Formats: sequence, C-alpha cells, structure tokens
Amino acid sequence: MTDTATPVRARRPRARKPALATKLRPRQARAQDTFELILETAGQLLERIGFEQLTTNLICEAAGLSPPALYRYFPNKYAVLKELGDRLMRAQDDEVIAWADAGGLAGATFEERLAKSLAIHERMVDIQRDFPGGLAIGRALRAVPVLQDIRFRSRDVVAAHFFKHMRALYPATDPRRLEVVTRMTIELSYAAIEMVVEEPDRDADIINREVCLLFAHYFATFS
Amino acid sequence: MTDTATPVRARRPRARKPALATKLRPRQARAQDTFELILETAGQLLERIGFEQLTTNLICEAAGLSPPALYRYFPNKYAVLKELGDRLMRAQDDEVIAWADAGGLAGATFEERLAKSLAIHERMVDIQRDFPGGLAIGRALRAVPVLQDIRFRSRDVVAAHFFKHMRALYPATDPRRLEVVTRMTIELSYAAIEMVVEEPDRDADIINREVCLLFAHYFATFS
DNA sequence: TGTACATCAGTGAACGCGCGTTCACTGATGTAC
DNA sequence: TGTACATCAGTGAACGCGCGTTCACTGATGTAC
Repeated sequence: MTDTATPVRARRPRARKPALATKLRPRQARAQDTFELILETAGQLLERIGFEQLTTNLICEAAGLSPPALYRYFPNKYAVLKELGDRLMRAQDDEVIAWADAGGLAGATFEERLAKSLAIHERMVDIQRDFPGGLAIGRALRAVPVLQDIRFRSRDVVAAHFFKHMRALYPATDPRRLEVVTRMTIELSYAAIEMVVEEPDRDADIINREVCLLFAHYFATFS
Repeated sequence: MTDTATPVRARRPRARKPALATKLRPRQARAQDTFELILETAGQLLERIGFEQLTTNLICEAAGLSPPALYRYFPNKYAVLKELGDRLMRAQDDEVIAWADAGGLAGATFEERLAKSLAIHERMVDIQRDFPGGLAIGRALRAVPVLQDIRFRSRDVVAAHFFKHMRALYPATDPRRLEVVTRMTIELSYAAIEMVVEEPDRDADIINREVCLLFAHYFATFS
C-alpha cells in the first residue's frame, strides 16, 4: 500500500506558488540569444545585488531589453531563477555522476580514494565559481521556498545514483543505514563546497583536503 | 602591520545596505510586549510564507498593530530579521559553547565522545525546531546578503571558542591545520543540523548518529 | 494621595515610488508557390 | 529568384497594486512636588 520509494517531503502550508515553467521556448536563433542574454544578465545581477533585490524590470534594463521581451519567455523572476538553478544543478550533477560511474568512489588504497574524492570536490567548486551568479543561485536554491524542490531533487538524483555504487562497495552494511549515510555524505559535501565558494579568503585547498580526509576515514570503517 | 587575527571577508560590491540596528529600545512594559509581539508574529509569518514575501505591513496586520508601531522600533523588515537571527544564533551558540566549556569535546573513550557529541547535536536541532520560524530564519541568514554577517560572526565566535579546547586536546597537531579543521567541523555540523530540521521526514536519529560517528572517527586520527 | 506635566507608546490615514504586468503595435524571419 | 503572407520576436508606453514610510494626532504611563 504505502509507496516508500520516494520519500514524502513535508508540504509547506499556504505559500503562494508562482508559476515556474518557462512560457515559449525560443524558436529562432535571435530569440535563443535573447533567452540566453536574459539568463546571463540575471546571473550577473544576482552576484551583485542578491536575489531579493532582483526584479524583472532590472534584468530588462541591464540587458537592454523591454519588459515584454522577458515576459515572452518567463512568467516572472522565479522562472528565471529556476532555469538558472536547473542549469547549475545539472552541471554539477552530471559531473559528479559521471565521476561515480567512472569508479570515483572505489580505490585500492586509502590514498587513491582520497585523491579521487579530492579531484571531484575541486571540480565542483570550480563549476559553481565559474557559473555566472553561481554563489547567489546556490543561496536562492536554499532560501526561496519555490526553488527548494530543485535542490532536493538534485540531491535525490545524485544520492540514488551513488547508492548503487555504495551497495556494491559495502555489501555487508545494512542498506537502510547505507542509504541515509549516502544522502548525508552528499549533503555535507555540497555544504563544504558552498563553504569554499562562499568564503574565498579561507584556504580552499586545506578545507577540500580535510573534508575528503573526513569522509575517507569514515568510510574506511564500512565493509 | 597586517592584522591576521580576524580573517578579512570578501566584500560584496555595490549591494544597497539597509540600516539594521533597532531604533528605540522599548522602555515601558507595554512597549516591551509590542516589541516581542512583532518578533513573534514575524517568526510565525516567516514559517508560512518565507522571508521574501514578508512585508512590514503584513507583520503589523497579523500582529494587530498599525505600521508606525513597528517603525518605532525597527527601521525596516531586515532589522526585524536581524533581531530574530541574532536571537537564534545566540541561543544555539550559548548552548554549544557551554557544552564545550563543560568538556563536551573531551572523553576517555570513543563511545563517550560519541555520546557527548550526539547529545549536543540533538539539543541544537531542538533549539532550531522550537524557535518560531527557526527554519526560515536559518535560510534567511544564508540567503540575504545583509544578514550573512550574523551567521559568519556566530560561526567565528564558536570556532574561536572551540579552538582553545582543540589545541589542548590535540597538542601535536599543526595549529594552522587544527584551526581550519575546527571551522570546517562546525560548519558541517550546522549543515547537518539544518538538514535534519529541513527534512523532518528523514530519520533524524540516524543522521545525527552518523554525523557524530563521522567526526568521531576523523578526530580519532588526531593527536 | 492628588494633581500637573513630560515623556512614552501607539493610531488613522495617506503619500509616492517602483514593481509586475499588459496592450497595441512595429519589425524580423521563415515559407509556400 | 521573387513576391505575398504567416508567424515569430521585440518595443514604447502605460496600468494598478501594494510596499515602505511618514504626518499629525490621541491615549497611556511615569514623575515631581
């Protein structure tokens, strides 16, 4: 009766949910450029002023467009944020899933496993740093109720993918425990990545290395 | 010449910074009640609609006050959020610092250290859960540029406090490394706490336990 | 213990600004024949 | 290869709403003597 495959998230009561889907997708090359220009401009503005100050009129002004040009593709600013969030999450998820599928989680020695996880952590930091407005988008994905599902879904997809590899690597561990552990590890990894991106004055290399050490010692106790 | 005691944070360029300080502090008992009513109402609203939808007019309406009553004490909604954020951070920080000062980080056996850290993690989760709007306030502290300093400062205070204990516990470890490790551990602990608070459907007990295991194994490698 | 006065606390009503959004339109691009 | 027409893309100008904020005021509380 009860379907426990996908966990039920606690529903947020009574928050007005704005439409998020993009309206028209651009068909002509010119329109595609406009679409991308809107996203790029929004990313840059986000970086400067934060997502709360961001307005559709401001995006249009900064992009040199009239408001109806934006409204042709996006029903509101949340749809713009959603598109940006989707892209950032996809960029990171694709990379980390490819890494796992290529055997990133496995390794003959402690040092090998450590080096592999260090490489992917650094890559993830680079992706978010290079993404225009990546920092602000990451924050928005946490803070804006309607955008949180994007982040949750991304985590779920990565966790489900990792879980398959984890079961193969640690067959003697209770699968229920391993599932939670996988999910938690991913969440904390992303938190560490955010910490590095968020505070560029701190020593990113040390943090990256210590986070990977932290996980490596932990997983060394699994079998 | 260079003062390296407090790390310099990267300044965010050109974001308009609203005034955050409370204006008048209430003097009479009646005024104190109003002040608290505003904060309590704002906390409840935050929980329902998120901080972006929150407006001063809405707070007043929900609290049964006229707008000038709010403006007597707070220059804008960010000042309300700041007060809430300060209180939440202080509540958690006081608890965790008291725990550390009472020897929370030390322990004769692995099991003892594990049990102690588990206790404080659970306590921290409870504090944020019980705080009205605690979840939304935590998010706002991450996402609203002007509020981020509150969170950073809180982390710095806790980290500085922990560091003293850590040096005594692990005298053979390079202090520079230990400093970063301490800061990272705190950041990730708070991230785990947020994860538990944020997703009440997941098994909080397992996550709490595994996070503490994670750190315990890691610190077992220090000396 | 009462009265006069100063200060504190909160109200009712309104303001101007800028936000999200739309209308009626022009110009650009693609396509049928 | 050119023309007519349909569709796509973007503009200029304006709208109404509600947000943050303020003004002039009334009522409540505290205090001096």
